[in-house]
Amino acid sequence: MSIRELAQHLNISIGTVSRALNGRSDVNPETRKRVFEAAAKFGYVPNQSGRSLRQGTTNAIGFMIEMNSETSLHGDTFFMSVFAGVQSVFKAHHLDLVVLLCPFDDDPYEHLRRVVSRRFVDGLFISATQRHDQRIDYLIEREIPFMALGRSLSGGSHPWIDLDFEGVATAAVDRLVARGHRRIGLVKPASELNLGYVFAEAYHAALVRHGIRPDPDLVVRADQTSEEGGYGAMGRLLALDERPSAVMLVNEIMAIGAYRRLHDAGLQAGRDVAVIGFRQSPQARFLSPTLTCFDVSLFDLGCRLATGLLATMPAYRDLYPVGLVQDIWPMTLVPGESDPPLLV
Amino acid sequence: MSIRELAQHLNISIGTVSRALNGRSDVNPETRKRVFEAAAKFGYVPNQSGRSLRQGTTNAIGFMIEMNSETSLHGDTFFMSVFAGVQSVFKAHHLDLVVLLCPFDDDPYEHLRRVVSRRFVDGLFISATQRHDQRIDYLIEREIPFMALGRSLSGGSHPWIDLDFEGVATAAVDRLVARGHRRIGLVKPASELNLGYVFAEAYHAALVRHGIRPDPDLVVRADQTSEEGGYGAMGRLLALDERPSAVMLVNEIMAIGAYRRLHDAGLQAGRDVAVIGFRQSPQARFLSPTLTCFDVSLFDLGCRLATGLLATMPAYRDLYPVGLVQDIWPMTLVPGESDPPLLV
DNA sequence: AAAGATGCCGTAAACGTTTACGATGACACA
DNA sequence: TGTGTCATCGTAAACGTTTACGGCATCTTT
Repeated sequence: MSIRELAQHLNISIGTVSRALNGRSDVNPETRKRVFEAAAKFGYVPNQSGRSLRQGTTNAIGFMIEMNSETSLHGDTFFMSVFAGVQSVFKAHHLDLVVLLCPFDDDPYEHLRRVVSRRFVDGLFISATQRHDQRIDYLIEREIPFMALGRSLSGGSHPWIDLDFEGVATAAVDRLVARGHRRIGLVKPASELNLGYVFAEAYHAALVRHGIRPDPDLVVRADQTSEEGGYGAMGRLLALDERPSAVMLVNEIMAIGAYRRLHDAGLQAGRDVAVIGFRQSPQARFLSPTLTCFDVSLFDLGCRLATGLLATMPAYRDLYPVGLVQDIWPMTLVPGESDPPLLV
Repeated sequence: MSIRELAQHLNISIGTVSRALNGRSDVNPETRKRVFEAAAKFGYVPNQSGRSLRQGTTNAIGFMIEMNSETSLHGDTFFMSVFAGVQSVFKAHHLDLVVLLCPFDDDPYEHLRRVVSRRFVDGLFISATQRHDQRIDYLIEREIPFMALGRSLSGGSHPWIDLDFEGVATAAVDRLVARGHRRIGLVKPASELNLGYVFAEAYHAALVRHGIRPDPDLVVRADQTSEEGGYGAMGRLLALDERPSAVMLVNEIMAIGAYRRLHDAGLQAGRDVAVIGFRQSPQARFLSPTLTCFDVSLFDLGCRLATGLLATMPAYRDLYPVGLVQDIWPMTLVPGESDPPLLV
């Protein structure tokens, strides 16, 4: 059922049908009514390809996420909540959110170029930003509206929202120091994710502020951002001559492996070694003893991501006068049993 | 950069450029080479809207998942693994998998109709099939290639793959009976999901086979398929005059709530009441005592879903001569500590 | 009543492709 | 030379929309 057939049934021109359906003002209310009724009757919905071709817009926004080993193996509980928030904003504008999975053996940059060049979407969210991220330079050059989940050194004035890793790292160090710890280990994530750097720098600064000399040996990098990675990293920390009394983990999945590594060494998290995880997650929620970590309101984050993106798109800019969004998203401490005061 | 500009740079017609890029035979190898080089140089990629409009195909396959309260609240670890499998098959055919999230306050049927009518995708996966599912009838009527994850009474000869709920229910009852249990409760999921019925019927049949008279009071339906739902359902089972010695849960998330409900009643899973969950999941993986449940190879399932769908699409049918896929997907028991033999 | 404004609608071009069809030239063969 | 075949390429239509433009009534104003 095309617009042509619909127009023939109504004995009017296709131009009028199109104007009626698109809410143009120069159409008789009576005929508009007839058009809508006929469209409903025949189940007519405009062909998106034709419409896109004509007006150069697809009414779809992509959210690109990478299926790295972490995501594909453990599944991902993070994005679903964010998507819900994004959609709650898009709903009002008849924008569709489509999730674009970058296969784990594909180059994210190449994948992005393909999607953009094919003009599949009007705008994009990208996540897992690297410290230097080709994708951002590319999107800016091509003038594609986008919003980055995560900071980066690349690009300049593009919109982004990043979780408050700095605040989290600082709060974690402060809390551990207040509880008597002075040898505090840090496990960084495996990849070149920007968050690893932000986290490490804040950790370093907090230690210095407390008059503690940072020990490079206490900062280890996980082989992979996974349970196994946490297991291995904790193992290396335990092997130090002078092992830490507390360990901070930049990924909560790794906490599971860390717990297990401690257990295998005859130690126990929260008794022999204090542990602080990062983001509260369903998977780490049932660890025993409960993990001290940080909570983030993912639905609200999704809403803010959406409005921040729309604010950069000419067609929606006036509806969202929020300016350039470059937010640090706050997280709140969820105290657990895994980091009690140090017994002397 | 359109095909027209590219053709002008090369001083040849746009028809020849198109034929060259699409691998037609009637084009000089020399000019084909020139075309490819120029395309690479200028970064030309065909506009998808124009191509779709002309040949009525989008090279995109949709996977529709619903953001019900379960998915959006707890995140979803299930689909990511399936997607990875699907993509591994699609990759060879330059098909893009796009995930279509149905907002939780939208009617899935209406959402599906919109996506299909807009011709956004060439084919579809649908999941969370209902016992009677309007969507299936609609897709068959519109002759849209699709594959259902989950059985349904609707439709007839469409392709589907369903997890082996019947086998799981049977195995669970057999195992519990072998361990001395005779009063076995069942917690069904909240919604009208078809799996709930399949599960319950197999449970019923297995009891009868063992000479146990099924007690309707022992089958309860959760208010919601969630931790809270499991909490409430377990509560109702415990309130029975003669409470069950074992409980089967059709959803592993509910196991978490069930554990907690037992704990609140001064009981313990695996000691006072045996518990068997359904699908192994990262979220329920760290319950203590460990939950007896069933494992499923989700990546392989994704591969099979993809080939099953392609087999119904004319353009790919000859590549995948697998006939009509209607599979029961096997699951394997993962023994845990939650269902020890009954002490008499 | 003439002139201008307004409401409503039809016409046709344009978006970027693919592809059926025909044209051209080269070549082989009788 | 005339005829047929083949390789290669150009032409133009078609896909389904949206929208600028112009035209025709009808209404308002002087």
